Amino acid sequence: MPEGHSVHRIARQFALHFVGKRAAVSSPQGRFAAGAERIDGLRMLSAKAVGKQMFLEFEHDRWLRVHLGLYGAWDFSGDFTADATTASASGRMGQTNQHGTVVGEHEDSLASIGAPRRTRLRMSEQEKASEEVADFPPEPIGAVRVRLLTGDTCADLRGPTACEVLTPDEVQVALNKLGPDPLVDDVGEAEERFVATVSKKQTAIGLLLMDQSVVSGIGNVYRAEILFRARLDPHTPGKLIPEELLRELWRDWAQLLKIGVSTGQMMTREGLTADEYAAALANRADRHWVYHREGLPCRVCGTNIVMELASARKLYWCPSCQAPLASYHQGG
DNA sequence: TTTGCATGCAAAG
DNA sequence: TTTGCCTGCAAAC
Repeated sequence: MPEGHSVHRIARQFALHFVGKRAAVSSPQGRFAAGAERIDGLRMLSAKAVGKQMFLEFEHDRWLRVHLGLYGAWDFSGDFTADATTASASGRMGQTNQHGTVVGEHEDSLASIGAPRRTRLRMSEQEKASEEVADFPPEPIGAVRVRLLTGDTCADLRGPTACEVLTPDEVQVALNKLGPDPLVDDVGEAEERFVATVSKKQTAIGLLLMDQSVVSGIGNVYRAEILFRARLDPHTPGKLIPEELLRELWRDWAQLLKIGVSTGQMMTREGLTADEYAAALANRADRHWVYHREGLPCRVCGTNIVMELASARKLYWCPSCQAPLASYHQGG
């Protein structure tokens, strides 16, 4: 479900509420009972996100690796500040400049405002906060694979595709499989790695962007949007893409990820008026250039957006704006 | 009220 | 290559 930005935000919640504390760890659902026992009562030392995976470090060289997959989610509950942490819910997102254009607000929407209140916060691709009157800790909702509980905060994980306790060596193996993440790796090195990898491959860029060993954190939405923003045909083989365009592609991803982490939303459009920006926040359909817009006119040229299946995932693009390679060689 | 699909991966076959 | 995950949402009934 979540692409990279969500996982970074979740890791930040752990950094805020769990790191440095001991957590009682259990598996209300039962499927992770053995793993939970191995980290139960240990102090959490760090929380980090790499791409779509999260790694929680505990004492005694034990790590919890979590991947949310298609519909996994974390529910945090406890005495949070009721800032809702989502920019849309707090109504603080987007500022209008003197030209009436939203310049975007990238301030930390996880920042605390107001007095702490008992709150429940669901973190998946979307985030939803709700005031909660229930007792603490709350009754588990649904099939809770793992629960981490401190004196005042509870985190419940449901529906993950991966949840396992690892040794440091095993963590390293997992990390080695992952391509660069703009928020984790040295900025320059990460770009070089990305460019070097893509430049060697005959594979279509539309597939390479979804390959977590090439670049980590991009999912189906960001894939489509990044390609449109670069006006790049998704079928272009990696090795045929001019280096400078690859660098622009990487920097655009880094920028979109940063926006996603600070706002909690995959907002991929720019240059919107205040009204357009408000509409985009209200309707997910208005946040994107091409994603989920099959058959609708391209926002730039009016050509109908096309959807095709690529490795069983839906790929959306504008066949006119994202013309084949030859046409931009000719300057078109 | 029911059905089908979804931002994704890993395990099974 | 197909299935499981087993949730949330929106469209269809």
